[in-house]
Formats: sequence, structure tokens, C-alpha cells
Amino acid sequence: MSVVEQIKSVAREALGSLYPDATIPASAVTVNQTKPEFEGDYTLVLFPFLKILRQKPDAIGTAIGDYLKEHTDYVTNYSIVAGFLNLTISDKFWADFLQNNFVNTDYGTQSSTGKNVMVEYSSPNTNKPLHFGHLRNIFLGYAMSSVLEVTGNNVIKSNLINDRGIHICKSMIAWQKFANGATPESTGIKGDHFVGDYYVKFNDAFKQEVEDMVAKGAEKEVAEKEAPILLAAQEMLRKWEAGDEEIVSLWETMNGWVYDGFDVSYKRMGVDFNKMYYESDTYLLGKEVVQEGLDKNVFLQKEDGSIWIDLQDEGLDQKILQRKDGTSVYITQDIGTAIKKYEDCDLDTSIYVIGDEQNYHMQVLKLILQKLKHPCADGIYHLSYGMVELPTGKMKSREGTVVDADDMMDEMIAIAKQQTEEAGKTDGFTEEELKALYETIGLGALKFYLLRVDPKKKMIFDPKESIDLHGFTATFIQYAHARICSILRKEKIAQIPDAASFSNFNLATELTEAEKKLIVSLEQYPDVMQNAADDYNPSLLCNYTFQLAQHFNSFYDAHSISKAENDEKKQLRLMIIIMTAQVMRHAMGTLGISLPNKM
RNA sequence: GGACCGGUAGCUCAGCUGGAUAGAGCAUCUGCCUUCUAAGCAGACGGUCAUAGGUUCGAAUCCUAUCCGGUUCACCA
Repeated sequence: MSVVEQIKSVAREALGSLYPDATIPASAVTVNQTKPEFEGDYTLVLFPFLKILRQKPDAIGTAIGDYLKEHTDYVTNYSIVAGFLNLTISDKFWADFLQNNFVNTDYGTQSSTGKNVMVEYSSPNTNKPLHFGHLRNIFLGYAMSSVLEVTGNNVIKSNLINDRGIHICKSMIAWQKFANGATPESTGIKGDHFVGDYYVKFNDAFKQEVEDMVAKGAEKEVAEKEAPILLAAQEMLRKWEAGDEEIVSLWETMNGWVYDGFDVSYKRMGVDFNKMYYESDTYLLGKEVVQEGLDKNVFLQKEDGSIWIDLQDEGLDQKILQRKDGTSVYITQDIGTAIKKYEDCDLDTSIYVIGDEQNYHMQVLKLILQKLKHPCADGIYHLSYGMVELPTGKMKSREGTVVDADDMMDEMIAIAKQQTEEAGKTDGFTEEELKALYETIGLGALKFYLLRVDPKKKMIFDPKESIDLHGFTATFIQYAHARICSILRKEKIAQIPDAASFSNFNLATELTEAEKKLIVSLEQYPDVMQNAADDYNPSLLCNYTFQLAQHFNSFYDAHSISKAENDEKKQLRLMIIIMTAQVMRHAMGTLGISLPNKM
């Protein structure tokens, strides 16, 4: 249990014992970190008690302060300033905490909750390569999965691939018409980009056909519906659904090219999946459920045979679930897939990492399943995130304004290389090591940039301004980590040494401000991790780790480690930096960001 | 029009389960490398927390209204 929780708990106990007649709600006990301008480490706010107890703050504060001093071995002193009870925690407590945890590589990892949690993320279309917006989804999904795993859940990472539909047929038609049998192998183009190029070619051809038809006197609206290439794509989709062998075979081939390309990108991003779902397998699911719902009168059928759900009681509209011709719509297959996931993996929670433009859709999905009283309903959580936009507005693949994900990764690695060379920090590395280092720095910066903002906020990325490697960045944290490793190398100490090597440590002198700040921050880490899980917000880990690195840099500047004043200080500081580096690796590793030992 | 989300320093963002004088980074300016990595540190400058009411001992935080921006409300996926 963290110090804050311990203080709260003893404070509640104190109130109960000192004022047995009064009932004070647990929520009234708030403990904050003491503001730097006052003496103390943590502060108990006394105002909430005044009215209930009808006493002055000084009287209550003194009583609680004395109780805490007497009943704990870590509260050594207190002072009351204008209704705030400032508590001083003993240096010995902090030193003991450090000694008990500094080699614990599981520090921050919580014990098992026994819960099965699925996180669905990435979920691409197979007609074009991934772009910058997908990166936010992918990094967020991966980070969230790890956070949930670290906080004790059994996590299944899943990817629902949108491998069917008119958009794929568009790429297929264009390939038939324009490719002359070209393949990714024959052209040397990465598979997803190769197929994406034909999607663009389709749109170019479509535009041209519409123009020609309009020039010959057709209405624009009519032309947009009747352009031959579009009709061909629609015909192809019908054939695909009918199981036409030639079409299905082409579809398999082209999807295969795309998957090969995605695999390369996913690998480079450092993300993976435990379970793949394909829409071509799942798009017919849900129909049975619709029938069941109809039988149970949860849904209603209109005269034309279409099936609907009425959500007007929930403040929403009526929503269609099945067309009059009996075919399923988007939400129908999602109902089916949600149930399938639940049954496949015995899920307690099912998280969908999907952009916020689908908030309404996800709300409807959950409501429908709740109305059906399906056990999977309550576990559904939409991890909604804001779009990544360009200064000119949204990215649109058809208008060619997308920032490609692969290009972006190349770009970041190139920046890392350039800045490392400019700073003259390439000495003592082999070519191989440098290459790995640039990847670590470049991809780390990219991931951090996308993860450091609250997911629900939309973000604007200006491709003209490269992602900074100074300030609130992964690079800052990586640099602090490399500095620690450098000290440990010189001292010939392992990153995680034998705990026994400091067993004769004994705190005799006071902790300095810089030392204490770091230890206090380290103590808070498990709470931060838990908050990130509870709030579904990995950005909390970015903020925390950045602050930890800031504290380390100040500490580094203020104190010498290898030439500390005496042996006691040296041991103390070594333990501090060992644990700091350990927590940094743990936190950033959870987000999928690795920290170099040297940079 | 209804629903949902956002509006905090010139820019990008923390803080939002109410607590002390609203914090970081970038940008601008001033210092600091014969001592463990200056991708760093110390400091300066910069705020009607969109606006107006309300609740409270106390409001950036909660409530109401308004303004601005975004998303969404398809027999598309």
C-alpha cells in the first residue's frame, strides 16, 4: 500500500477513535503532496471535518497529528497551517523503502486480478497502407494492453481486419485493368503500398470517367453512380459474395500482399496480436442474434421486413439491424463479433480502440447488447481517441494528404541520426549499434509524441515541423537513462545488482532535497500505473516518467554519485539511480518505448 | 436541431473524484561544460483558466445559461 493510502487509512482510524460520535465519510479524508513552500511531505486537509466536529482546525489537526505520530513509525512531525495538516515523513522510512525495492524488477507490476481482457486495436482496411492516424491507434492499443497486463489482467490483443467490401474491390479492379500482372515482388514495392497505389489509380480513373461523362452531357450525380469502373467494382463485390472462384482467388492474393506489408510495419512498430479476426469471417455473424432479439420482442420488424431497434427511451433514434432483403448491416456484424469474442475468450472486459467519430456507433452497440441482456454487454468499453489532423484539416487518402506511417517512421529515424551526428555522439559505437540506436530514439520519440496527450483529445501534427527531441519527449527520458547507465558502468555495477551488495547500508545523515524528491516519486509509481489502467489513459505514464527524469537531471546536477561525500551517500545515491533507471525502463517498456544504455 | 467531446501562457499540453500563490515543454532572453554524457542544469519573461451567473469556508475543477471549435445522428463500413 502506498504512503498516501496508509496515511489516509490511519487518519480515518484516528478520526474514529478521537471522535467516536461523529460520522465522517471516507471521501472527506483527502491527502495531497505538500506544496514546496511549506514544510512537510504530505498534507491532510482539515476543512471537511470542521463542520461535522464543530471544532477549530488547530484542535483537530493537533489531535490527528499526535495520533499519527504515535500510531505510525513514519510520521515524525507535523505542523498546521491555515487548515492544512502538513505531515513530515521520516527519512528512515524513505531509505527503508528504497532498500527494499531498488532491485525489484517487478516494482509497479500488480498481482493477478484473474480477469480476461481483450483489447482490439489497429483494425485496418486492406486496400491501403497505414497512415499517421493509425499510428495513434496502434500505439495507444499496444500501450493500453501492456498497462492492463502489468496491472494484473490476462490480456488478449486482437485485430479485426476489414478485409472485404467495395473498397477492396476498387483496388482489385484497378489492378486488373492497369497492372499488367505486376506484383510487389516484380516491382519491389511493399505490398500494402502496392495495393494502395491501385486504390489511388481507381479513384483517378473514376474521376476521369465522371468528367468524360459530364462532358458528354450527363448529370454529375448520375455519372458518379454509373461510371463504368464503379459498376465493375460493384459487380465484383457481388461475385465475391457469391463465391466466384477467380475473384476470391484474386482477393486472397491481394490481401496477402497487404498482410505481408502490414507485418513488416507492425514488427517495426514493436506491436503484436494474439488473435486475428477477419470481417470476411464475421460479417454474417449476428443474424441469428437479430432473430432471437426479434423473437424476444427486443427488436421490431417493419412492414417491408426490415428489422429495427427502438432506442428512443435512451434519447437516441431507431436503428436498423437488418435490411428488408435480409442482409446484415455494419452494426449487425459487430453484435455478432462482440458475442464471438466473449465466447472465444471468456471475457470480463472487451476494449475497442476506435476513433471518436464512432462514439455513437459504439454507444448503440453496447445498448443493443444490454437490451438483449447478453453477458458480454457490460464489459464493453470504447477507448475513444481524437483524430490526428494536419494544420490544413483532416487527412484524406483520396486527396493524397495523408502522412504515411512507414514514411513517418523513416523520417523520425533519419532525424535521430542527424541529431546524433550533429551532437558528435557517435564515438564508440559500431555501425550496427548506431543503426539500432537511431531506431530506438526515432521510434521512441514518435511513440511518446502520440501517447503523451490525453487520448480523447484530438491532436494536430504539422509535418513541416519535425518531432522535437528536446523537452517533453522520449529522448529526454532516454538520455537520463543513458546517463545512469554510464555511471553504473564506471562504477562496475550491474543495472540490477545483487541486493546484498548494499545490505550494510545505514542512513545516518539527512536526505537532501534532490535525493528525497526522487525517492518520493519512485514510491508513487505503482499508483500511477494503476491510475493509467483505471482511467484507460497511458499518457499518465508519460507525464510521470518525464517528471521522474526531470528530478533525476536536477539530482545529477546537484550531487556527485561516484565522488559522493562519503560511502553512505554513495551507496544511497547508487540505490536511487538503480531504482530510477529500473522504474523508467518499466514505465517506458510498458508503453513500448525502449531506453538505450548509451547515447 | 438533438447527443457527445473540447476551449488553461505566443504555440503544444498537464492539472478536472473541489483545497494553499494555476504547472511543464517549445519559443524568446541571462547564466553554467579542466569534476559521473550540456539531447542537460539554474533563472527570467509570459495567464480576464472562453463568457456570465450559481453552490461552497474555498471553484480551472461541481451546476445552469451563453459563445466558439469538432464529431455524430445512412437500408456506407
